[in-house]
Amino acid sequence: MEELTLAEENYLKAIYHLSGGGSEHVNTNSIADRLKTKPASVSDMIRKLADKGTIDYVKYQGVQITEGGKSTALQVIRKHRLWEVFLVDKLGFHWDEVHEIAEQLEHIRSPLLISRLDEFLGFPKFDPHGDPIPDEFGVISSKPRIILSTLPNGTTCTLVSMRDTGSSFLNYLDRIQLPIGSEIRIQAIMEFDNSVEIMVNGSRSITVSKQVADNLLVVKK
Amino acid sequence: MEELTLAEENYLKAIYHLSGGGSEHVNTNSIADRLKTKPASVSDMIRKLADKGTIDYVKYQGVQITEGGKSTALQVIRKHRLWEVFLVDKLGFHWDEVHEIAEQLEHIRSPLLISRLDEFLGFPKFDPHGDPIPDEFGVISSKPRIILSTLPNGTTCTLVSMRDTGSSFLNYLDRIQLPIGSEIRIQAIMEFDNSVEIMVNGSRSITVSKQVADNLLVVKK
DNA sequence: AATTATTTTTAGATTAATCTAAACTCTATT
DNA sequence: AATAGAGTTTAGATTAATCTAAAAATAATT
Repeated sequence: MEELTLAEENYLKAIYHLSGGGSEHVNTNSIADRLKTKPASVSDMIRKLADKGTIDYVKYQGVQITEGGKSTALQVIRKHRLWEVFLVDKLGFHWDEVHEIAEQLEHIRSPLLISRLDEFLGFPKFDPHGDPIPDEFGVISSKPRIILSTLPNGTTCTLVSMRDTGSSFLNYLDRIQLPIGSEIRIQAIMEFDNSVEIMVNGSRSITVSKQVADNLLVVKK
Repeated sequence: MEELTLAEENYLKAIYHLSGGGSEHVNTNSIADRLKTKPASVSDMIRKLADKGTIDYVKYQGVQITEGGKSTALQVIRKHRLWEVFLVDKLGFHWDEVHEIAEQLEHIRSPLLISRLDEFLGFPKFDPHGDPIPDEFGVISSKPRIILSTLPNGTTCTLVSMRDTGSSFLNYLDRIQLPIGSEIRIQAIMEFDNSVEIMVNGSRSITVSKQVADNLLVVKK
């Protein structure tokens, strides 16, 4: 696998995400949309990536990422997410202000740097948005953590962590008796304010605001 | 000051260093040597940098960095040195393996990131090589720390820190009674093994090996 | 001072990444 | 099945950064 340019890495990452982890075919326009470039530019780049063996490409048929391409994409994603953890846990950024900076940091080339960073951060398994961090071989072991407010009515899940870990929010969770590990079933989503009615551990029904649901990270059952 | 490209930042940094902090004129060939490019490429880039007002340029006369250019160069140098401190102090790299990585990290754009990093590192004044870190305005307040073995015979200086802070080296310094703050005058440099004979606090003469002198950081009197 | 040698610049190409405009292919609809 | 519309690719340019080879200017040496 030859060295890829920064732009090539970004294309591969986009294709990986758009294809749902590499399984589906991706069309030219969707790549252009995501990368805010024009379809003509995508066609050019697609040919280059196909020449390097990172994607399979048949004209007018869309592209599919190869095993090699997937591996490269996952390494970039791994770096992105580790840097996000660094920015939030060590430098005190909020989780919604780190994406742009991580987009730059993800292209730094040094395998040793990344393994040391991983160790320094305590080998985290999720980034601050709840997305899983691939290991050095590109393996994603854990189920993704999802924000409660993004799930549809009827879903059953388990509370695994919070995005805002400020004491006022933790106090609130304590008060409503919603600790980590609680089983949550979404019973209703109110239309007028998006507050959520949940069944906790199958025994007690409570309602939390949209703002609270935005801060709860859960794993689907 | 418009946004500069990565290559432009590297040229400015090279010109800053070659000119001894911006004071002297710099010629085309020396820039080419330093950046491992050809003089023709340097001529092209010089015109671009002059157009942007970061350097003053008269054909065949060499270039001189402007105040604006100097400010940009110092910001890049600040980032480079802060990242070096991070790599050594936080990730456990040795001071002689961080340059290449810092060359990449110095181009990350985010003023907030740098001020947070500075704070996280405890507002360090020197990088792991002993070079001073400019502040956010580009001001270098402190005299540079220099490796003892690079100074000529006859120099008087003060010991301010070490590069290798392993316990075996600190034990050695303890044993020969050479604490931080000692005044050192170089009395002789042995030709056959580069060991150094020094006068400590004007009262006691001892000899240290080249290996030891390589690890002592001093400030000139 | 004239000529040689060195340094620097220009001219003309190349690679990477992008664009607009035009041509082409596929799909969906009549 | 023909065709209109959407999606995709090619053709031809542009910008940034680099190169080689040749020309021009400065510096050094006889």
